[in-house]
Amino acid sequence: MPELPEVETTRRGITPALQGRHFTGAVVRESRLRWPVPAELNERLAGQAVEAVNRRAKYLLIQLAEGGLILHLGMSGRLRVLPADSPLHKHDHVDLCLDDGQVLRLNDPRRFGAVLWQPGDALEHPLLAALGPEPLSAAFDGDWLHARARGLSLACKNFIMNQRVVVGVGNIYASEALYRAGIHPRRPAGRISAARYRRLATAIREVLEAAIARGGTTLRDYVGADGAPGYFKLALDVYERGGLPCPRCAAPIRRELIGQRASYYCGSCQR
DNA sequence: CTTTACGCCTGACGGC
DNA sequence: TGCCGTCAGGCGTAAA
Repeated sequence: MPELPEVETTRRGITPALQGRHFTGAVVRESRLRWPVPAELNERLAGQAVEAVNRRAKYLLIQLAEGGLILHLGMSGRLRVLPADSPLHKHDHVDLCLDDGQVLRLNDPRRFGAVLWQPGDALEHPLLAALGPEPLSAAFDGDWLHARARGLSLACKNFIMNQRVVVGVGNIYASEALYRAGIHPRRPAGRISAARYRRLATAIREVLEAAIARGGTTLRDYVGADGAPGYFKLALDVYERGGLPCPRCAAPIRRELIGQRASYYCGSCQR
């Protein structure tokens, strides 16, 4: 998916189109996403006012007068604001229809995304209840990581990708943050000092903020609400740069599978 | 409890 | 040209 910066960019992109509007309903062309799209979605949405558009972790939360929508983009989801009569493309699974003739259209080839209905407070939904702190909030810092990692032997890259530890960090930004912090992605999470975790927390925050500032990272699928790609790919130090020189020391960037996921790092800068 | 592997899907790409 | 294997930004679940 889109990791945190891409979801945040999407949130910012769709918010102006939603603010002050009502939904008139929904059109579900394919309900088999990660979980079935609720059959009653159209009835739930009809006539409801949009109260807020928030993000928690990689979930978009559209709060309505009564209840709300929880959206997830999975690996390949795109959410765009379009005129309702825009031509349909393959994998345009769901339209959320607004009262000004526009729709919020979800396109998701791999169908790992989700459209869920939550009657009450979205944050109480089982998928969201146990999530870790937001990396851009004050609740997240190196001391939290250090405390949470105590006794763990798993690779620190997998540790920071665990959404119960810290949310929003996916495969791209895990590699990038560890590179910035000079930490080897395979290093056991429980064998990193508090000082190094503080550096890592700072690196996570910086890399996410820098990516948001450039509209996210487009490798293949991702586009923002206006259809534009994200430009942080140009600023990636290691991700998908196997064999290319490390920006700091010029040693070739290595690519390895860690926990079944492609990982990139500099063997001499990261310990 | 922690850790690992596996599906869920489609599409793009490289090798033959 | 086609076929086949591999890989892709996530994450819940089962099993060890």
